[in-house]
Amino acid sequence: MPKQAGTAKKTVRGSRTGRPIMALLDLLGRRWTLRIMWELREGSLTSRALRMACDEASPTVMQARLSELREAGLLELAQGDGYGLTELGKELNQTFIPLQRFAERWSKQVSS
Amino acid sequence: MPKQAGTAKKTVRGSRTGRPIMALLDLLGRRWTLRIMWELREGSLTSRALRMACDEASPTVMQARLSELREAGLLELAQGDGYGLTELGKELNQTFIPLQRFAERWSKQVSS
DNA sequence: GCGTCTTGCTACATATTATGTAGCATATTG
DNA sequence: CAATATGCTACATAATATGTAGCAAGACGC
Repeated sequence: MPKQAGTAKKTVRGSRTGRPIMALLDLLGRRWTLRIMWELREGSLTSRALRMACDEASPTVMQARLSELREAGLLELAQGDGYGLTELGKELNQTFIPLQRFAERWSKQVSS
Repeated sequence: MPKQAGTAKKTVRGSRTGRPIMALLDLLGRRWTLRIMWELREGSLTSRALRMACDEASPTVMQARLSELREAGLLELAQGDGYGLTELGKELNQTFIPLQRFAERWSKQVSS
């Protein structure tokens, strides 16, 4: 029972339904996006410092992600201060705080 | 030679530091991974039902993600029941619950 | 037995996306 | 004037995803 198979895909990737959660999951599911948000959790970084923090991700994709996140209102570029989270971005990052603790438990259970 | 998707991967991408959070962020940052976890929040789905739920993602990458998530101990395949979250997977999904509410606020602020 | 479902999963050619290296224009410092 | 750092881009190569097709194994009714 396929629903809407073959319909247009001109909306945000991964969000044919238009439900915001789908658009958000898709945005966060692109390479380096979650990592970027994470690395900015304690303060702003210049684009190059951010690249270094993200295992030397290529500048091409890094700029793409930064533009996307800026357009999404989660990041902003302050002159002389580099990239930092907006209030909305900080709010989103709050939801990821439990992730670190989970990651610790997860790595122990998986490696066994 | 492209790396075989879905096969064992001893060094997790994006985690040179070995910090679990980096491995987790990288795993969740692959295409369709977050979406898969999300779509299974209310119960198990067969691989094909899951593909339909995920905007008809290609079976190739879907199987790759399912294998990765199984290897990560977040998903399991139950005979006759399809794919479902493990206890660990359910635990992880708990941390994403606030995301839906955030997504609603986010979409309103961004569209303006 | 047969045929028709559905399941998880794979092959393969094509399209999309990321990498790595180099470089640009602008600004700031000495 | 260098010398340095910023944000950002070009471009060829490598890695990933897509879309279509199909496989083998079960379960169902006949």
